[in-house]
Amino acid sequence: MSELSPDSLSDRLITAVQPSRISQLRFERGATVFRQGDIASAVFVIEAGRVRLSRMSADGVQLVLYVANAGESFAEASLSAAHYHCDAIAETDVIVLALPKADLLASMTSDPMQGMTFALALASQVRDLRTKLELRNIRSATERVLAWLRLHATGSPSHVLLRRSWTLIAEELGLTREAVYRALAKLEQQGQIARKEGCVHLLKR
Amino acid sequence: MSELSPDSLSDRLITAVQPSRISQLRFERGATVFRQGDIASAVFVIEAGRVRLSRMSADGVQLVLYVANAGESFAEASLSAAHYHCDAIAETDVIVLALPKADLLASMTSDPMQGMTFALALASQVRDLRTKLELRNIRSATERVLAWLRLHATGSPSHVLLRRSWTLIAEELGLTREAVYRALAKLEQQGQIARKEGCVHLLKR
DNA sequence: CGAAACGTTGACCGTTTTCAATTACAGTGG
DNA sequence: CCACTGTAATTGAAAACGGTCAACGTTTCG
Repeated sequence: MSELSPDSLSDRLITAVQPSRISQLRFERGATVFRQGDIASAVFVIEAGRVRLSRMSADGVQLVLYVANAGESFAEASLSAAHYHCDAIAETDVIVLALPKADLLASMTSDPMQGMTFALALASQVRDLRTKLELRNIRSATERVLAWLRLHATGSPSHVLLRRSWTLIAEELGLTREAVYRALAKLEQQGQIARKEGCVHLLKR
Repeated sequence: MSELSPDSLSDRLITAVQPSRISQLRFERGATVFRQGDIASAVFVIEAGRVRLSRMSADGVQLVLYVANAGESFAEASLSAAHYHCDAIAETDVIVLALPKADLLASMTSDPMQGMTFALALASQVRDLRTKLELRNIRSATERVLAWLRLHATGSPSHVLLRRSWTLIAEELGLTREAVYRALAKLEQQGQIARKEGCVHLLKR
């Protein structure tokens, strides 16, 4: 999860390029960051807002591939492609950093350590995504929320510090916020968790 | 999706190591591939069967982090860790390739091209996983199946060749196979798709 | 100080899951 | 060569669960 292992991927990307080569761009809601077919010239990191990546399907329907939030990077795969393979549209007003592809590639090839660091950050991203996907395999909302809590629990007695609103967490869990609140209420009532402002304690059974 | 862009990650891993250094291992169902805390000495690629990655949560419950299937790799993140952070248990009889961590790291640092290739394969894996995750955000079973079909459609007229059983596809979609069959029946009846043994055609509307 | 987002709970309805049953087919072993 | 077992493909019916809508108090923020 991006909280447990803070998304070091965007950090790795940023530190791999000279600050002077990074451009900060602003887009209004609905604006185009890039289009499918444009020359792939940069990898992006979102400082604020969200960007929707989508593609036209073979039968002419726009498919959402991913919605990237603040702190995340996108279009990493453009490093190995001449053109972008999807559209990137600002879903909200957004501030992004554009990291020139050429600089990233140069940095990776010139310094093997740099390439490896980048690869390791990606590997950790892969692990996180797989875990998020596995969470979604849990059908029951209550069980899903409980598993999420366990995944994020630290310390002894084990507890979770909430860094984001439940609304956002619900989104990550693939549930509505209502379902999450109900799950929390149920878990608390069953004595599996205890909540107090910004912190959830997991109770041993 | 691993079908659209065939999981080149495992291929990249395998070709990065001298064949003589790769060991093929067999485990029976239920056997342990490695345990949390064991010295991280290899990255694995599954030739057949499935392996469950799980971890003990802080409150003493075993959490499934990921279930890796044939063709997939796992424990890539062990490249950057001294010890494995989870248990790997064979869910079925399984054949895996163990790629020594030392060899992989050596290959990546000695040849910058190698490291970059690996990073790019990981980036593409990240893209695939994000797309799978995004699919799960579609609540309606019918819409989800349709989106999956569009995502995998190729050619003109656009169609999808089925490489796996619907049962397996249902699993990837996070639905029961029954729900998928019903979705397919509905789509066919609505005239959105046409099926004939092993191939689904997407009909323009 | 309003507007917008968050937190919370209740009720209802639609969808999916579950459970069950059936057909088809591939591989196995006697 | 044929029962026999296991998986895949379907479809139906009932039950459970989460989504949606509604309502309301609270907090946040420009």
